[in-house]
Amino acid sequence: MDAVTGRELLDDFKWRGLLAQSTDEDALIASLDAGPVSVYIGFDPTAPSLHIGHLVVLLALRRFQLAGHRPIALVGGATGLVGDPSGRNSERILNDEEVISGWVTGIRSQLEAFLVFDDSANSAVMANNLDWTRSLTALELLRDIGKHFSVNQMLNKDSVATRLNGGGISYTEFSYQVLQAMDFLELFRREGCTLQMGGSDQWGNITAGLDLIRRVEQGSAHALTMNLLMKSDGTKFGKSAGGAVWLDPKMTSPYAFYQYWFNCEDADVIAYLKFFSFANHATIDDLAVQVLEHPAKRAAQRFLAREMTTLVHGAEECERVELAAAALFGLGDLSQVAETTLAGALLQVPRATIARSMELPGLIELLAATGVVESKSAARRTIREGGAYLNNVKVTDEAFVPTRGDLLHDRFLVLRRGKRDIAAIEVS
RNA sequence: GGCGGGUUGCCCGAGCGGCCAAUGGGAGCGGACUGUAAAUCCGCCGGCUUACGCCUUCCAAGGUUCGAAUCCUUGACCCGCCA
Repeated sequence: MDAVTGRELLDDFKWRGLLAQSTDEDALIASLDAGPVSVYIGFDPTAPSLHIGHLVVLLALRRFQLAGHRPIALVGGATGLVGDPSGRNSERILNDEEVISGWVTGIRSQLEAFLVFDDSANSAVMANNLDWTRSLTALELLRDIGKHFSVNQMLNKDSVATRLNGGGISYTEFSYQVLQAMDFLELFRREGCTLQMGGSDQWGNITAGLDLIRRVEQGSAHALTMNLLMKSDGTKFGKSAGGAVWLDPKMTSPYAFYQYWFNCEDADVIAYLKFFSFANHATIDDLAVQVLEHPAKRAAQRFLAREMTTLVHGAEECERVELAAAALFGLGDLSQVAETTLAGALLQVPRATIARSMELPGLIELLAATGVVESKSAARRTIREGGAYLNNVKVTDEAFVPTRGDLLHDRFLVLRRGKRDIAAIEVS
């Protein structure tokens, strides 16, 4: 582990396509080789959970820890209240303080799962920038910090410049870079942190911190940014039909999470593996060959889905989800699937329950009840288009009503919309 | 502060007072072809007890009219020019 040199670490980042920009590379490598570097990345609470878009930089923190460095995960309890203008062309809507502090708690525990906290020299550290901004007065901010910032430079930052040419920017968001620069300075002082990483849109905010450290402490620190992942067709990564793919199992089920990765296109899967996987170069190169030679086997997709699901949800959950997929997609005839297997599989997909005492409703009702379609109109449409299945058998009659005889093991109905959207009805 | 322009469905964007649930593009969804892939072709794309029927939509609230996304008034927000 300690055998990983700064050069090797950066070369790996380059090979993976992660490295976007860094401050002087030789100096950065020299500092990495001089001993464990304390490196930080900030995560603002903009939602109740992190999503897979956050994973790239979060895993970078983990890569640094594996290489012997000391990761600091910072939750933006303060910056989240203000709103980062980077990468946005319109002002954010401010959320209530209580809401944000709830998000901070959730995100904090998510971050902890990816890093190692122990007694070692490179144990991870959690920080919250609210700790050093809460008691800061406006006058202190203006006199002690603000004096070191040139508005001319602030206006030149990409995040601000684009907004000045477009939808405008509030003083609140304009000040964001000051807060983030303060964070870097604060961590430099408290934790000896000399490296900040982030997505490529964070370059301006990070360098603002470098300047501040130089001016106030005459210190030197480094910046490293990572590429934002794009799909091969140029669309944004990480969105599925239901919106973002979340790490919180209550927001994106482990089953859906696995399926997201598993369904990734051939043209993207190797880039994803490089971005997200901890597999070594030889393994990934080998998977690339397999995609070319036996694309239908989806070896790379399966590898990726398995690694990501295990990482985020654990090995046991991953296995359950894989068994579910095998049961639901494997055999044409669902009645051949054993009851316990089927019951376990259906636990993973969206489902609705109806009382045994009730008459079975029509297929339209059932589809809508599980949420695989948004409305009864949509359910009708799906049936009309030939995209509705009951127990893997296509149903084309809009008025179709299942009977008791359709129940698998006397309790389940497996509904499907299109090729891969599966849901379940349980009679109990 | 003054003058002018704007606010349309997930996004961009058209829209003559009736023929507007609203052109077009993108995204999304279904089908065919495949491999739970891509590309391509076809179809769908507000809701409802599927109804050439009804209901809720075109920033908000009022108004004019037999009838308004389209006209008027007020308000909110955005953009531009001038001070």
